[in-house]
Amino acid sequence: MRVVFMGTPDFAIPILEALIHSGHDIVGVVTQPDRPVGRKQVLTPPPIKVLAEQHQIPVFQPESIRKDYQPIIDWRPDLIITCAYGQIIPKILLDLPPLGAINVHASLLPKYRGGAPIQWAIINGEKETGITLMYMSEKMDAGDIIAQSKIPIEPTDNYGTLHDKLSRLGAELLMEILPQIEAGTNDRIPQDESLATYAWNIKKEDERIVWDKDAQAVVNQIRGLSPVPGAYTCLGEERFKIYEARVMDSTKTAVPGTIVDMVPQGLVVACGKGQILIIEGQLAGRKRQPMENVLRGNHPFAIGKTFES
RNA sequence: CGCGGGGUGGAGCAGUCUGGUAGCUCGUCGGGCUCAUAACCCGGAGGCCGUAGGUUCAAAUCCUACCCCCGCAA
Repeated sequence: MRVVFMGTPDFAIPILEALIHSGHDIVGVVTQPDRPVGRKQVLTPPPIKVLAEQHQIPVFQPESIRKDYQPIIDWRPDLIITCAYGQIIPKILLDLPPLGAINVHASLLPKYRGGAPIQWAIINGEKETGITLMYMSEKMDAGDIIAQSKIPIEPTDNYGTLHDKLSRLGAELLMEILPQIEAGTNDRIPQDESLATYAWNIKKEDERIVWDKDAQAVVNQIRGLSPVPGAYTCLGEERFKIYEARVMDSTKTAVPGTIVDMVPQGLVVACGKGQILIIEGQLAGRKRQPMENVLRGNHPFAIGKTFES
């Protein structure tokens, strides 16, 4: 079967790898253009481009897929598979392959449509999430569902660990269902629009810790943004990123955001309800490290000081 | 040339402005105390102070260039 794969970041890597090993004919890969990355703005190819080139698969990187898609038509795909591509795909491409255009999405649709489903599932304290294999429609993540696979969100999961688990799960589910799609025997179940929720990309304000929330919610926010981009808070002029924290049993009460105790492992901070113990953090200009280390050297923390929300 | 912080024994940091014996909290090694300990006490090892030049009687400290790390912005 002639397959065109469209994807961009690390998350899509296991899926493309599985496709390559499936023996299907990957006739082309579409990914975002190389972008300047980091402080030094080094022009960097997306991970999917690197993988495709390693396997001598043709790569197409249009600035705008809406306007620039002729190579895909020329590839004459039987099926288009996308995963975290990063651009809206025009209808002409969705209608192009005889077997359709399908997407691997990291949530249990219709919940968490959009670009940051993994982060928001953790931030919102969900107990489980999963992968949805679906046909694409013109509306974002609203197409008919082919198959789903669930996994629990463990208390120890953060964005990084769950990202990796879901990425592998996505590859597994696709491999399991692909034969049905090729044979035309797969399910096709419309989404219940009344249950749809949205997980938009993480914005700066989403990264700022809201200390008024209860302790578990604060921890969830930290987990959902770790290891990237990291939740942050401010102590006066100092910006402080928090990568790991856990709920702390304590009866102490204080204004949310107040440092109520400092122990060898880290800082105990009051929330709207309960306290958290900050285990790993990063002061501006320093490296990310365990709080045990942060507290050993010079630092601006002291019992009674209050982080701003 | 976007703005800013930083590179000091194995880890995290003072010291740099106002040049003059390498300091703190840990770790590590040895000894002591203890029923015992991640606790406490005593002692030791471990540094070309990011790199390369320059100024000076003397540079971690002042000057110049370069490398690397990090926060913000994009």
